[in-house]
Amino acid sequence: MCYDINTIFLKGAPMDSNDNKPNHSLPIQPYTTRYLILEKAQEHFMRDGYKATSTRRIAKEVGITQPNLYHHFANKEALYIAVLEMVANNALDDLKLIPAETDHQLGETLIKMTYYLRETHPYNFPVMLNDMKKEISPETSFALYKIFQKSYLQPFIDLFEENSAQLIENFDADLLANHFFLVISPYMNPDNLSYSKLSIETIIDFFLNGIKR
Amino acid sequence: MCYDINTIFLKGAPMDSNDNKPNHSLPIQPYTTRYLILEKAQEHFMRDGYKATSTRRIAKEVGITQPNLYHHFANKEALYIAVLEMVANNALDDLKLIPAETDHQLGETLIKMTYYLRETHPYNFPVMLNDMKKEISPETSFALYKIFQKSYLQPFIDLFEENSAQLIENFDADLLANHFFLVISPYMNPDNLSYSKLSIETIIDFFLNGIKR
DNA sequence: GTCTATAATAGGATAGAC
DNA sequence: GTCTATCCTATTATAGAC
Repeated sequence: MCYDINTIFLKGAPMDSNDNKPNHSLPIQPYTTRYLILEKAQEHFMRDGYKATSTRRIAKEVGITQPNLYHHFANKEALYIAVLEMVANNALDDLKLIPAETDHQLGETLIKMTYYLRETHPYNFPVMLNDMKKEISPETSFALYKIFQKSYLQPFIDLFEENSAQLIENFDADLLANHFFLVISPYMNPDNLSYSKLSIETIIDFFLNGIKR
Repeated sequence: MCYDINTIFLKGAPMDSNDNKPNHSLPIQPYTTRYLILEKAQEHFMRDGYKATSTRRIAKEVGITQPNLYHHFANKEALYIAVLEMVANNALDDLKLIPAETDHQLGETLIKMTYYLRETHPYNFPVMLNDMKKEISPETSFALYKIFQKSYLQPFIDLFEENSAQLIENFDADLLANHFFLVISPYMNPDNLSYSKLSIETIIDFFLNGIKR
């Protein structure tokens, strides 16, 4: 099972094994046009969603013409996929380090991981999840969701499994991590109506202990 | 404070006080073209969101021409507002009756209200919340959110207040209802990746009691 | 109230020169 | 690798006849 869809969708150089993130499929040289496009596309896609983001706008803000963008990426969808792989890989790299910082303490770790996401990935996750399913071609939709799952959910799955002794019996760590992510998603993005209505500490407390006294 | 924005945005007849829903601002005669447009628009807007829905498609499926739609509604945004008011009013009418059916028992009532929403309002709420904020003009965005809040959140706010004795101390019923709605939102819509991954009973149980044993 | 015709715009994508 | 020019399509919206 291989989720590296670069070879299908992305123009430009393939794997560079001399990269400092050898397991990742997207070695991006900083300050290249390709890199600048990816950065700007990330900003727009992750804030406004797939449909509301235009290639013209990205190109303009990067300082290139819109057709030039098509030299670096086959089409809009390929650019979206590249962005998602990039942010997912960044999330995975950082999230998996956090449990060790807190001795794998469940509550503390969840709070730290959630803060990390809100500070460094303040994306529109509810819309992003919708895009992956509804705006991307079905053939790549599944692969994209797998990438997302591996990067954003796996660290939480691992944490729940490590702390299974404290949790309800017969739980499924996958379902629990998925649920947790859905619960925090609307609170990650500054544009969302719910942002900062509850503190991260409160959200985690509700998640772990419920709202009953 | 008045959130009835029909008079500003909607063409056609104003209030008809001989309606069986006298408090509502939108008396809709069934089987009129206006009604058929609203029904079809609801289906598309609430499943695909504002941007992904086209007036052409709605008109075609209703069996009229696209310009004809502009006889009944001033523009796409006015149609969206009318749809949202309609579904919100329906939700309010039905949701507020449910607590009495279960003697205002907290857990039972939450389960029934959530089942009601998933069965009769299987909408794409995460996208709908995003649309209200990002795709609608700022002037009406706030009013729309107020309508949404009054219809979808108030029944939950009332329920939490009635059951405050069972709940954590110093809680804010508004915040709690808002949080509850965000938690169930991704599970209401059949297209969402999370749909039916957890049963409604489990979601409510997690919400009330947490996931710790 | 519904239609035809059409404007006006914006968006994704390609061809080909340099 | 970047540009200009351009195509094609989809979309919202308007004008005006019936």
